[in-house]
Amino acid sequence: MEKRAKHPVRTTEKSLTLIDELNRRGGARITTLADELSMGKSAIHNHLSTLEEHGFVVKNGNTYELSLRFLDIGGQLRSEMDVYRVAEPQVEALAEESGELVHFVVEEGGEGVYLCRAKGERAVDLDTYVGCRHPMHSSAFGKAILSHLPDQRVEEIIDRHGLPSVTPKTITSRDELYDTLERTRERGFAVDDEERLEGLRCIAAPIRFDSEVIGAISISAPTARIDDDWAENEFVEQLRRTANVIELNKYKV
Amino acid sequence: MEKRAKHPVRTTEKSLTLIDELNRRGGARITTLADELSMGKSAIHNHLSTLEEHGFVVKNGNTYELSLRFLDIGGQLRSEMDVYRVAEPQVEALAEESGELVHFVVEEGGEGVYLCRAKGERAVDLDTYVGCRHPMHSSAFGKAILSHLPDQRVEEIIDRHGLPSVTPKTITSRDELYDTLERTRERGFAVDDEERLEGLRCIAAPIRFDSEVIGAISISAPTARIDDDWAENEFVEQLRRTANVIELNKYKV
DNA sequence: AGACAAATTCTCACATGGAGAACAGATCAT
DNA sequence: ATGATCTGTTCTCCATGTGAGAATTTGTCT
Repeated sequence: MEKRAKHPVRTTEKSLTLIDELNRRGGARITTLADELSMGKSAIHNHLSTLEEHGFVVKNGNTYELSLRFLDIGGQLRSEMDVYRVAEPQVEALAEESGELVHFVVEEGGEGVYLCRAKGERAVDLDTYVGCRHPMHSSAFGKAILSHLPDQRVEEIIDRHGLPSVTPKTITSRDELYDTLERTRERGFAVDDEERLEGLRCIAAPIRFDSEVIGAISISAPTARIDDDWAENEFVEQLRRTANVIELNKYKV
Repeated sequence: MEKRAKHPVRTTEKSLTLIDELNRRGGARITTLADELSMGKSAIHNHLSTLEEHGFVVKNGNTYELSLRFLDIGGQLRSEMDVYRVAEPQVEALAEESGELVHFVVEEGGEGVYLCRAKGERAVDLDTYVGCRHPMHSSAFGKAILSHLPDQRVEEIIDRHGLPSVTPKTITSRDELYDTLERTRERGFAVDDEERLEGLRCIAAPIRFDSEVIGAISISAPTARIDDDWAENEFVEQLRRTANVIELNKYKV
């Protein structure tokens, strides 16, 4: 999975580095990039012109930026996913019903990727965006998914990404994680008690198809609005129902 | 704008060609790609491994696919655009109010890029997705934007993309286009009468900031639900109001 | 198991990427 | 305006890295 390329194409790597850097900075000029990446100006110019000619980069005056071509490709990938098409309207509905912030997430490369996001009436304002990635172990959706993945996959993911802590409550040991996953499996839903952001609690339910997890939906709300005895929360029932609808509709596709 | 790179980086071009091809096919195996693009298998393997190592490609068994990394980058670009953040809630509201399909679009590289999409109660089911691109001359949003772009920009765009026809009613001559843009400017809104899809009509209003167009919002509905005397349509007023709210809120950012 | 198909690795000749310098174009201060 | 200065673009040539093709490994089907 995380194998290193035996014969990496260095030129391509340079282009990708430039893309990364433009992404990080939200656009930059040639001189800046040359200084930062210690490459020659001409090299950078050649790469950026090539990327521009192919529509991956746009030039505004003297600064180069990544183009919306990325959104095109990404949006196309998403719209071609059956799960997404089935989940999208249900996420909207759940946001309306619960009034909170609802996400639909899938796993890729050991991280969670947000595919939909819908805000209810009193939803909190998180800085998530469609497409953004988040570690699995420090989120409710991540634990919902992990709890139904074979142990070997879970190991791979931990090996690859570690268990970085984001808040004081983040799970940082394998044993603790496996315990939590065990409890998650029993309960059928996962929780995040300020493990990714202080003041925020989340509840998530896995979405399964042919006995494989294909994603998870989650509700996020301020700690004050999610009671201490999680299981009795109305959100749990709403999530369960929504997850179920998605699973059933998925079979019809 | 559409300058050709004087010193294209051929290796990067090969990688980009592979990305295009994977995008077109929605994933492919090495042998297929080698046959299709007449490149050696080892070359393809090297490129794909490199792209995989950097997270732009994922391997499922023997088939390689583009990764959701593209959605990540694209989503980030979008979420960092002030217009988007301001327009998004208004698009939702307009969809609810009108009951139809509402889009928010910006121009990039001479094409329209859909940034938001919201469906009202009885919205038609178009195959647009967030990030998808559409020619400017054969859509209401495109004409709304073109009508406020300097003539020279319009010329550039026509030179670059031509005026391909999509339906029998698509505008295909420069004169006709300029006439329509003139009328669009006078009226303050643009229309599309089955010019991009038979049976579909759209109305669009430009969104301006500091006397520059920065995008457009549009309502799409079946021909039957948009009356022949466009200006008296309730959608026109709704669009005007929404466009205005977006423009005003944009100043606060 | 055996046979077949596909991906992966290896090696080396030669295409090509990029450093550095020269040039052109923009921006700014005087 | 005029020149100074900064930044982007073009040019040239040699060290580098790419990729064809064969060899090997891995995986799949009968």
